[in-house]
Amino acid sequence: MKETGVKDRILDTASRLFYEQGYHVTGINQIIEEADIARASLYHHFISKTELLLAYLDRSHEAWFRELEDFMRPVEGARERVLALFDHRIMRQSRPNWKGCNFNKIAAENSGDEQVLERVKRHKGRFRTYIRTLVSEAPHKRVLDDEQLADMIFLLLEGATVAGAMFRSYEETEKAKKIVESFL
Amino acid sequence: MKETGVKDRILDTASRLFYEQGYHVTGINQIIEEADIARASLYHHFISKTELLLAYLDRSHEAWFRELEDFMRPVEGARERVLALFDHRIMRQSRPNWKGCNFNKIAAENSGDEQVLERVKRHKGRFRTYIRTLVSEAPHKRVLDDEQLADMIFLLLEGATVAGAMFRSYEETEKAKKIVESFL
DNA sequence: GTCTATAAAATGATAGAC
DNA sequence: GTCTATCATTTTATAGAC
Repeated sequence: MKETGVKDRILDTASRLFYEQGYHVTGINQIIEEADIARASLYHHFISKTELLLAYLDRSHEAWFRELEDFMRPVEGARERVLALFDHRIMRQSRPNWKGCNFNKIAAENSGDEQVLERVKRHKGRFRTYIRTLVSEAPHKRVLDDEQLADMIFLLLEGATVAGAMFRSYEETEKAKKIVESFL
Repeated sequence: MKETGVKDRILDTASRLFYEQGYHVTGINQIIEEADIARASLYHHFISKTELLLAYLDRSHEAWFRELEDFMRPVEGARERVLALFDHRIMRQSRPNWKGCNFNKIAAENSGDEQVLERVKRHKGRFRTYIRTLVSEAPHKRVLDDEQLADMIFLLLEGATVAGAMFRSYEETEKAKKIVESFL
């Protein structure tokens, strides 16, 4: 039962607990217990709990975009690709253990750590750029210009994610998708 | 220097710290120290830290809608009233110590407490109803129906609030306002 | 590199005097 | 109703053996 290495097991366990319970309520004790490793092993691989959090964010960032790109790869047509952004979110939100956006949750809990905030901003910034690229390729009724449409999609997705986590449904994301469809 | 009562001072201090720092990082010790009251006085007025959190949420809920209604009272014209929703947010976000939505922050930090989640849902639900009422009175280009327009405004405001807290600006809310203006 | 043992501080909460 | 003193836990982190 010790297939994975110690460092991976620490990060896997910490990631799960940070996401499901929150960062501050998750103690080092719970992490070492559930990862089944010694206390000093954790501090050998990560110099502090904060460093573990940063590792979690970095890894989530990469996994998130890898998943998005895998989802988008087979989707053809500029219009369909824009709408697929919503389908991607609905797919994520359909998972039984979905609890909201990893980054928004950590950002809401963060009290002043600039390194943490930096990671969150980088993640959201990159996604916003991604949306802009898709929108620039898609034809649409010119009620809004390209930049406005991209901003609108970004804000609708953020709003639907927050509301979805609160009301435990992906209904908001479906509504957001229908709204955007009226513009394409 | 003891103008206000003990109970008020506890709630004032706890509210400020919960909002500025977060709920879980704020300890009982810090609250009693900054409120300048005895430890047992806190537990006389509030049976637990959770109860103090619920009192904070209830009071924020009422203060929030009181402020909104004060802001909206002088605004005339159905179209202007819809747009004033954005001005209200921009006004709030312009405050130097604005750190995001009280309720979203607590919701993101909350791990399973149903009483807490209930308060957040009630707050957001009531605001959504408020938007629907305004939209139903406002004429608009019928690109979207009334309900869709109200949903869109709600989601844009939620998204702009989350993004605004992250990027420390009200730029997102101004963009959201311009987008909605295209429909009125 | 992994372990056990432990430190030092902070956590939420209670008892009992005044 | 407010106070001081104290409780049992839990927190993050380190020392030193193997």
